[in-house]
Parts: sequence; structure tokens; C-alpha cells
Amino acid sequence: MSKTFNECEQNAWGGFLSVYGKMSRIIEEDLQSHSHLTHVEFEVLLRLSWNETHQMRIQDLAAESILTRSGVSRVVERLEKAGLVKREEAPEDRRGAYAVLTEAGAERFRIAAQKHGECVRANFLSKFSEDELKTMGEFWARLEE
Amino acid sequence: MSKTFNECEQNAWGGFLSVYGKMSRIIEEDLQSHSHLTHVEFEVLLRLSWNETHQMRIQDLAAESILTRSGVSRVVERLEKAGLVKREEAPEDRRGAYAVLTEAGAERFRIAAQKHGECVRANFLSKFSEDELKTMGEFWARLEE
DNA sequence: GACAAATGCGTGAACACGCACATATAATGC
DNA sequence: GCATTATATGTGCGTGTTCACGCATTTGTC
Repeated sequence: MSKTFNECEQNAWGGFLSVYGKMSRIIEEDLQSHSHLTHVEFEVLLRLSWNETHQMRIQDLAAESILTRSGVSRVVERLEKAGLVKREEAPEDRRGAYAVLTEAGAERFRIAAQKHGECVRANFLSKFSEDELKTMGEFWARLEE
Repeated sequence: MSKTFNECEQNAWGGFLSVYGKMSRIIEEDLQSHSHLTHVEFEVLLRLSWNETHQMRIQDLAAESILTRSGVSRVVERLEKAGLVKREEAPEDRRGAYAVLTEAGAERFRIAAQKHGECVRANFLSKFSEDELKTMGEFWARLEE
């Protein structure tokens, strides 16, 4: 392994993995403590909130998140039981289903998102200058193609 | 959400998450296809290989990886069944156990690591200059304190 | 129009992981 | 030396996720 990566590659890639692991643990615990939400549950609420109509197709949620379709299907099921989301048949394609944010879900998300933002800022964003954040953003943009 | 982060924060943090998700899927599939290994299994083999004696205590593996101690215990169990690792009692502390890389494990890792390196290089490292990788490494180092 | 292929979603089974606890051993205090 | 506490690991159980598959519907082809 010492041969496959040189030192600066090791720092860049290894650090990336390590930082993600650490942030992941911090966020998971933070969300759980104040909002009783899993990271993936939060992400689903986030995507729905971003959408103007507060609704998205299951497949689109899956494409943008870490989960597979079946995974999304179960998350939506949990969120539905909690009253934060409801399912609706898609009128334009009767195979399809929308996950729709409920009022309770939107409210719950609003609070969770604010606390979550503070957490991310405290543990990540605040460590960098604006220029550095821009640089980082450009790094990621380059990988998105 | 549009309020909690400004644009460059969004790019830096959102991009970070998105890139991790993408890389994670790529790596998982890559490792599975040519070496029949999970990412966490690979990581355990990696840590053991890094160690001069090819052995580590369960707790130390847990501290350095994403898993908890019990998680590591089960990964080692799987790897032991596959013949890539064997357990040995710790002579200096009879509560403890070492995971020791077998010859087969070392060989399997050697091949997997090379292919893995190519994958990481092709999908991540190659997109950046050496200076940029250094910059990135410094970013991560700043978060490790 | 009718039939085949593809697509969207849900579900049973398998499995990986964390939590809490059990067991064995070490370390500490008296 | 003995009792208590702390530590290292393994394990039963619950939960979450994927895989494989089934059902319903749409799309494409003739």
C-alpha cells in the first residue's frame, strides 16, 4: 500500500475518507439527539423541502440519495408512519408514487435543518475561509462531470 | 435550507457529501467485482498490511475504522472464515485477541490494493494537480485536531 | 389493437451493524 | 491477598439496507 499512493495522495484521499467518517458520526448523533431523525431520513425531507411543490417521485429520490429504490421505499414508509410524509399516486403515471411532505414534516424539518446547519458550520465550515470554501467547491465540481 | 447555507458553503459541503456518495458506490462495486471484498473488509486487510507484523488488536482496528468493536469482531469472523485472517490470543493480555493476516490474506490484499489504487486514481486523484492534492491534504489536516 | 419488453414500486428473505449485556481477565485500592 | 472496578472481546436481539422477485402499468412494435 505504501507503494500505491505517494504521501500527498495519501493525505488527500485518506484524509477525505477519515473526515467523512468523523463528520458522519457527528451528524448522525446530532440529528438523533435533537430531532430523532436518521441522516437518510433527514436527507429525504431535505430533498422534498428543496422541491417547490414539496413532492418527489420515489425513483428521483433514490437517484439523488445514497439509497436504492427499495431503500427509499422503506424510508418513506417510516416517515409516513411518523406522519412527516404521505404517499400519493402519480396522476401522470399510475405505476408511480409521490412522496409528499406534510405540514408536520415541513415544520419538523425546519427545526432540524437549523440545528443541523449549526452543527455542520461548527464542525466543518467554520474551519475554512471563504476563499478556501470556494476552492473546495471547485474541487468537487470538477468531479461531478 | 436555502437560508442555512450560502452558495459557496453549499457547494463545499454539499459537494463533499455528494462526492463521497459517488466514490463510495464506485469503490464498493469495484472491490466487489475483482476481489469479492467489502470496503470495510478491505480496510481491515489494509490496516493489517500497514502494520509491520501484520497483526493488530481488535480494539485498535475499531479505533481506526468506521466500525465499532463488535462490528470489527464480526468482520474478522467473516475474514477468518474466508481464510484471509486468523485470530490469535494476545500473550501479554489474555483478554485480548489479535487479528493476524494469513499468507492468503496478504496475497489477496496485494492484488486488491493495486486494483483499488487504480480505481481511486482514475476517479479521484487524477483530477487534481499535485499542488491541489497538497491543498486538500492541508484542509483535512486542519479538521483532524 | 395485441402482445412483448421495459419501468416503477412494494415486499420477503438475507445479512450487516450497533446496542446492551455476558464473560474473562487485568488493574487498582485497601 | 482479596474485593472492586475497569478493560477486551464475543453474542442475542432489533433495526436498516440490499437483492431478488412479483405486480401493475406504460411503451414500443408489428
